[in-house]
Amino acid sequence: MIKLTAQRQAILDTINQSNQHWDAEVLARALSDAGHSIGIATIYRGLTALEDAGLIEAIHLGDKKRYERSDKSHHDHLVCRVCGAIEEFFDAHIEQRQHDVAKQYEFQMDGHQLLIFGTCKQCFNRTKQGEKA
Amino acid sequence: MIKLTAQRQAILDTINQSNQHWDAEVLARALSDAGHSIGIATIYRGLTALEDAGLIEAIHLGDKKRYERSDKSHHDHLVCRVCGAIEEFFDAHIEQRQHDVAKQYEFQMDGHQLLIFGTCKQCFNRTKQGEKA
DNA sequence: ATGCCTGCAAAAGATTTGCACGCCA
DNA sequence: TGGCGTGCAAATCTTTTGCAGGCAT
Repeated sequence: MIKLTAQRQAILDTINQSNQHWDAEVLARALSDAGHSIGIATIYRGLTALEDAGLIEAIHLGDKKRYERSDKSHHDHLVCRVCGAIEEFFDAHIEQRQHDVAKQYEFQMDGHQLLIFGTCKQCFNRTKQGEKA
Repeated sequence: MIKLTAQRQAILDTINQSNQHWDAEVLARALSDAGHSIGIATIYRGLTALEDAGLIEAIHLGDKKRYERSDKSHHDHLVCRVCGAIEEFFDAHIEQRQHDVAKQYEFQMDGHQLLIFGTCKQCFNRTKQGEKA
């Protein structure tokens, strides 16, 4: 159904060729740097279209929406409050229990989002060094 | 530390006397209806102050921030995509596994947010009726 | 007097929309 | 020719900030 125009292809390629979690702004800059100057509105519309088509995935993180490849298996996210890094994880127990909970509440679950906030290993170590100094 | 002015008291009372998940806009309207016309900026600043003081809790739901009472035990949320209703649940297994995951990734966890999306019982039943008709 | 709180209006950041134009079936 | 996609600018929505008082200590 979706029409993969040059702009949308560029957006999709950029996202697919990385493991990053892109927001519209950063993506626009990256595309521009790569020689594709795409209007920001087109990027927003393209991201929405690609998401609807299931070609990319979105997570709503705090104030902005981020997009990532959809050709990975399902996972959730560890978000570092210090550097903003996002690590991915998957836990079958948690997935299972979510379905159990939904069933218990007679809730037709169709998705979920689990964010674990904290400090990543790198930032934690850096901070410890800072305290020692 | 926090100064509980008349405005902040009104905000806090409104939240404490309900089980709702308030956003700034709705809260402003409710306060206005109750005879407290509080500037929107004051509401935002008050909510932030109350949250920092631990008197209320915040969840970032999609595009806006919602606040709820903090004198309840920890829980996560089931969010109905149809009517927007928010149900609460708690699952010790999920909580435990989150800590396990964090440890495994050497991640200093300091919080989390789990949202389960779908259709609540009421909306599901309503839809089924609609389909039958 | 000093500092924190308020209200208004303006600013900010993210996202959406109106509109005219262009492309391709 | 008609419909969809694009780009620009303007509009929108949520939240923050600057600034001039005000209240309480």
